[in-house]
Amino acid sequence: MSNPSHFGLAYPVTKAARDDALNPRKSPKQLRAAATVAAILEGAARILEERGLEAYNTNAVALRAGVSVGSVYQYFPTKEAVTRALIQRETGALLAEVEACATAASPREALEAMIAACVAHQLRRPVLARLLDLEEARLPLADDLRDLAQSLVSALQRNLLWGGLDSAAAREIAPDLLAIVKGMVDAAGQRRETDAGALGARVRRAVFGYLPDAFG
Amino acid sequence: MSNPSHFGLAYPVTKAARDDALNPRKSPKQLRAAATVAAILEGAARILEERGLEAYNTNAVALRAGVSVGSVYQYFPTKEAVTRALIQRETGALLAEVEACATAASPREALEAMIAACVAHQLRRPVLARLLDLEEARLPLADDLRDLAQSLVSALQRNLLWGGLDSAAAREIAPDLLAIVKGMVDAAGQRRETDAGALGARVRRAVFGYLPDAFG
Amino acid sequence: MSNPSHFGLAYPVTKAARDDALNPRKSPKQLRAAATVAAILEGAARILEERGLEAYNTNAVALRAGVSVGSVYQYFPTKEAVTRALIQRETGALLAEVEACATAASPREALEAMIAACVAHQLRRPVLARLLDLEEARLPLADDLRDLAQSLVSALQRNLLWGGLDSAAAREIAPDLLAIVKGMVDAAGQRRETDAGALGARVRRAVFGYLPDAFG
Amino acid sequence: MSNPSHFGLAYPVTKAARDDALNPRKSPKQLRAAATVAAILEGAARILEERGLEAYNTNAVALRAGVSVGSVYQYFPTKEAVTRALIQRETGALLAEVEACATAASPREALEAMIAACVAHQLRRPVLARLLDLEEARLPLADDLRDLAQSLVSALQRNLLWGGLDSAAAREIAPDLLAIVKGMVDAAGQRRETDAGALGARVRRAVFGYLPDAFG
DNA sequence: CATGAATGAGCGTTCATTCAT
DNA sequence: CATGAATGAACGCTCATTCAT
Repeated sequence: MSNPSHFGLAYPVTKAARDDALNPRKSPKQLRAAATVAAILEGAARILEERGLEAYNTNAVALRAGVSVGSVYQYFPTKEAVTRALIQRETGALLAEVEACATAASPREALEAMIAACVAHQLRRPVLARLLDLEEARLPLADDLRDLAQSLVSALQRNLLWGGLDSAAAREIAPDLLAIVKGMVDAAGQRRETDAGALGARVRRAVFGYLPDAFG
Repeated sequence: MSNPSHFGLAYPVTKAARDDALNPRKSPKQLRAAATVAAILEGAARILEERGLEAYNTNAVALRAGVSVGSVYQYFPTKEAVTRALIQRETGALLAEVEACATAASPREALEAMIAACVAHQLRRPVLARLLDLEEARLPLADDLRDLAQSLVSALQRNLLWGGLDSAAAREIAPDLLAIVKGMVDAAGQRRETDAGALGARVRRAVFGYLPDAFG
Repeated sequence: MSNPSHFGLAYPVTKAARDDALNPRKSPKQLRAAATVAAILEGAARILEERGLEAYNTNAVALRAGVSVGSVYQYFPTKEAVTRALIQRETGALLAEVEACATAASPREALEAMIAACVAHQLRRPVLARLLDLEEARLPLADDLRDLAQSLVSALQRNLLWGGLDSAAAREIAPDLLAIVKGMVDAAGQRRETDAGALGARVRRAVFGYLPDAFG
Repeated sequence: MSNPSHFGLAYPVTKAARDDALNPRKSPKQLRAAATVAAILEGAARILEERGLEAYNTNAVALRAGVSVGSVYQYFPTKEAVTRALIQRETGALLAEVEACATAASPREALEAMIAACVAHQLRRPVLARLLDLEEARLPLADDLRDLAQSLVSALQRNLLWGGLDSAAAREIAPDLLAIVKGMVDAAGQRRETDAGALGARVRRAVFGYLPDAFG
């Protein structure tokens, strides 16, 4: 997998921790740390879902996560870092699904699968997805998030090349596709749509309508 | 024009002020008040553009506007009200332009003009437009903002009916069109695009690609 | 009358105004000024009665009085001055009634009449009387209020002397009597008592119980 | 003692803290929290005594208490809550002393002891006692304060019954006695009296003068 | 490492007072 | 003089962050 960071610590805290990727066998300490990190992120997610951005503060997150504020700052240098890690957890999962679509039988099917993945991702935890999109747009774009967004664009771009578009066209079109999909699914989430099939059909129409007829 | 409220005071302050619509001749007092309100809104806009959401607080806004905090609260009950009034000023202007497009020669030309208006609006003050979109999405949607957004959708919807779509299709498609346009122009603004022609062409492609071939 | 100040301006503003006491024939200007002062004081009284100390601010007072804030500051240098003038208006009226009791047939009857006047005064506008007592206790004791309170004590003291007490005893007892009466009627007002007869009887019992048997 | 709450935390902060009454042995954490609460209340008391109601604000209280504003709000939800807790601390102490008087040899001696306790309490910190009385009268009477005041009245009432008064008379007279005592000692405090013996004698005269001869 | 009490800069808001019209 | 818009010091309160235990 290309981005496993959301399985471990968001930030290297000890030398041992940095070996996570190389040494998947974790000591009890590391396991506990990973569990705490996971609890914090899920606590943050729950606060956002249940009480919104207004109630999203480190004390509330810690309380919801069942840890102390101090522990939050043990694993994350700032509140923003928590938010970024949560975005990474969520978008990372989506990215994995999208990248898995590259194994489809045809470029068109691959693109359809990618759209389905995006729609499904948005409808799984719609409030969380929407608020994280807002936070992502609001945050000073750090490298990690830029990389993540770029990875999604790249996945789309590779698929466009596979479908026959030339490199310049793919580079131009891929970000637009992402913008179209994000715009539509966020708006649908805000309208509390729940029918993934109908939404997916409309997004497919928008995406394939935008692509040159030559695609696929 | 259907929504002239952004030309007057955001909140009725004196009995006389409520006569704005009937009596466009303003007394010196009203002029002064309107000037203060305008200064506050422009101060808010400048803070957002120059220093971002992080620095967007009432004292900074007042300072930038050349008035005192007290004056801000003379015309707006809360900081949020300032933000909402600014969104209304901006979106109201856009709405006026979009509605003016209905006089075009054909449905297709009207829609193209609407897209051009949206693109132009976004590129005029890209940072402000983007941050206000964020705030609009974040704010508890009061009636005024919901109405404004709905007016934009309605303008699109009327155009779709004119273009031959049936009522159910127009109702379904109009919000999607807005989501597509917003998604694309916001993303373009974030990427600091400045070429309105190129962006407009891509948005037109997305919009007309999404519409049924029967349109126009 | 010993303290007519509450009929004119609380503070001398013009030379002409200072002649009020000597020249009761007022010019139209002076009449208007006196009417404004009266309106402000009654506005203050109404705010206190209807909305309490929490809502007692100069803007609210001006609004309730039907004048502008500027006018309030034309006649009173500070908000505190308004409060003091209102206390004077109320306590001055009471003082006049109390002093009028000195003409009773006997010291005992005079004292009973004084008590009745205090009770009636408290029950006339109980909320106002209570809040003004609070403000009087809270305010830095300026000369005017100290004089007013002292006048009440003096009236009591004269009555005690008339009743046969020696000068030292009268000086000691008079303030205590006022404290007893104030304490009882304020507490009764707070309990929303409205029966002047019952309250008067209890206050009489307390006062005459405190006085030496030799009195009267 | 019927109301020991002023010995612990004003507001339950941790589950453990609620066990105070059952488990007087305090953990270091509880000790620290209790010390902070005590420091805040004493800081509030000192500000009131030294600089008056005008300077009584949360930042000043925190500074005087040697803690930060944040700590004030860790233990008290609002400034008013601080005031109420301070009133409880002071009146609670007085209530304890008054209730202890019930063990006197006779009803008359008990009542004399109660009066002595009130006088001593007022003269111990006269400025504080007076300002808290003002605040108590000004505050929207929450349950806690009403209960406290009622407890004082009840203690008096029980003593009146013991002295032979019937239940109706005791119910009527007890609040009056409290009003008389409060009125006299507050006024004495304001006049900066310091002689507890003389003041006590006068209060006793007022109280026993008010009581029916049958008492005791 | 975990805890959670403590910190304090900073924000939204009020309101007594001023002053241009 | 009346008006009421404008002022700005000051307050109550929050919450990201630190640190003693």
